[in-house]
Amino acid sequence: MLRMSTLFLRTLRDDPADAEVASHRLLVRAGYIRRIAAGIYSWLPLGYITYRNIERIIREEMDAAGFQEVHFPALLPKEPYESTNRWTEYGKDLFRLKDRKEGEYLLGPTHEEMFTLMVKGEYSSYKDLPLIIYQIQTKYRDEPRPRSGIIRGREFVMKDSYSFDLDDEGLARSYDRHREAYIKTFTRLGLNFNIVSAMSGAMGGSRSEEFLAPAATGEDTYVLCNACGYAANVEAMKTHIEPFEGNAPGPIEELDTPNTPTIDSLVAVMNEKFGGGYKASDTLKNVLLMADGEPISVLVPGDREVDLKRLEANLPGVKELRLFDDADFAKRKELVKGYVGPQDAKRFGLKLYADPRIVVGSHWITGANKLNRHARFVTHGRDFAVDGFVEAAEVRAGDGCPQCSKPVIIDRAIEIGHIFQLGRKYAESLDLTVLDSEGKSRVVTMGSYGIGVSRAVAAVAEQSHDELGLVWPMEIAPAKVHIVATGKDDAPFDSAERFASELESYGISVMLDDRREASPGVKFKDAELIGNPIIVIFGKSLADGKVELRVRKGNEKREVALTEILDEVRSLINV
RNA sequence: CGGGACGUAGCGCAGCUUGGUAGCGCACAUGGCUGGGGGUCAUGUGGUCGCGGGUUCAAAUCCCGCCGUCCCGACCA
Repeated sequence: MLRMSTLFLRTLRDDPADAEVASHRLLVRAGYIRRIAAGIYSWLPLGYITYRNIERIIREEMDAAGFQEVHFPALLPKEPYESTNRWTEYGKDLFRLKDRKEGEYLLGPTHEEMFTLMVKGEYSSYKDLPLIIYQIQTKYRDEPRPRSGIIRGREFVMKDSYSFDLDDEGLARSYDRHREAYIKTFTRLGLNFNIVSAMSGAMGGSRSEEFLAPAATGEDTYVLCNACGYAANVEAMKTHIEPFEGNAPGPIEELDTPNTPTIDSLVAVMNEKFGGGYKASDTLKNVLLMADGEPISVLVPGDREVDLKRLEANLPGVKELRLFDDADFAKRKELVKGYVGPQDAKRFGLKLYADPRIVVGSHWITGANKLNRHARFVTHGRDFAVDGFVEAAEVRAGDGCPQCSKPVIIDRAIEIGHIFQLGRKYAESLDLTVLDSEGKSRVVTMGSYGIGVSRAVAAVAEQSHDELGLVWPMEIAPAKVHIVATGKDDAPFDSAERFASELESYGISVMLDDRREASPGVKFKDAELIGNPIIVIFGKSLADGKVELRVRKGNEKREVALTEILDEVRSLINV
């Protein structure tokens, strides 16, 4: 039983100055966590109970799915990470340290290498596969900017599993098993979530989905179609394409457009010249970028910006992408800033990409590659050809859904899980092979599946709180029932004690506010801030044989006869 | 790494402009009143004013450097 009279807890009346988001503010105020350094937090008793409840649910679901738990050190030698090149690739995000003999070590940011090597050390036959193992482990990443309390920390707990299969079909099955297990897990955690298509990114691999918990304070932006259920990370969103309808225009017509280096000024000049009717979306924006040191040109409609993150995610193999700067323009005099058009890309030796909206047959107003000159009727397929289409333009709310063409919405969310098919990258670099049924050596294919355990505490808090405090789901709360005794007589305290013991005899967890000196107001405020789902008050109505029952979610309250309160509470909890 | 804000008691803040005894609220301790919404009165405890250097008779306050924290952006298996 958690007794408020002795519980190691001090609630705060004021929001901490360094907390912005609700979960951070409330977890600190209610005495669940305390900051130790940027992105590093301690768990106090209430927080640790809550954290362990979440961890327990995740573990139960992983075990139920047939996955096996292992545990690795957080302190790791650098050699395995050199084999996969991540000792260098991870750069400054890696916490590195040396032992007394100057040997180099790291604090594990993720454990692909360890899993792969562990399997390699034990297994060598296809008969041992499939295998799925997981860990729940503290991870360390020296994030450039930790933020939002425990949503993005430098030390955090993650559940991650890895699947090992002989072939793609096996990998697909392991992936689906995780998908199912994750749906069950997050449902039990009481989270609202969407499963969205994601980019597998630098890790390679074929299929990838994120589990996103919608929250205004989330860091991830995703697209959702309420009509057909399509959901995708902004980077992975596919453009809905309308084929070009209309007649082929006349030949390219060059125009004098003095002093019009921007889309806005170009539209104004066109409308002045031709008596109106031109919009920014009739113009073609030619964005020049440096991709790993190579100049490329990307075409987007004039009314849209290039989304660099989206573009980079959709240009496979490109590691560094940035816009042309003045120095780049100075080096390439033929590229006139503000007057670039795709017509001469070949001649300029530029790789030319187009957003999918720039369909073949469409014609545009664009730069003439001469200062103060633009051109119209510049037609894709006739006047220029692209090296490829690439998702480049920013996504906007109201854009067409790629599946059903209805307008999509854009929302923010916290990434709580990510599943993806890794493929053979790690198995190859660490030489994880098994013999197949014909005695031939085959590289194993892997999947990687993560859940942010400590982040899930914040995600639940983020989705489940009100102006008074936290509102925990039943399975997660520090205690299912929060009993408050008020008054100066012994009667309500004695009665509350008996009730608490009774509940415990049914296996119901209880927090009892048995503080004699605290005023009723303080106890009510604390109960609301702490957020246990059921509150029972032993106070002035006890004289009439009644107690007050409150349900924290919605703050509905009613009087219940003392003789009935046990049954009432048990039915609310289903015990 | 770019932009912005900040660092004074466990927490939230004032004091700094114009240099001179370090202050308020919460929390904490003791006592009284109160006892269904963070109540009240009284008396207290608690401070390397982020760190280092400089100016000065004298620095929380002015100057220089560093460190740390938060927010926006870049970044984020």
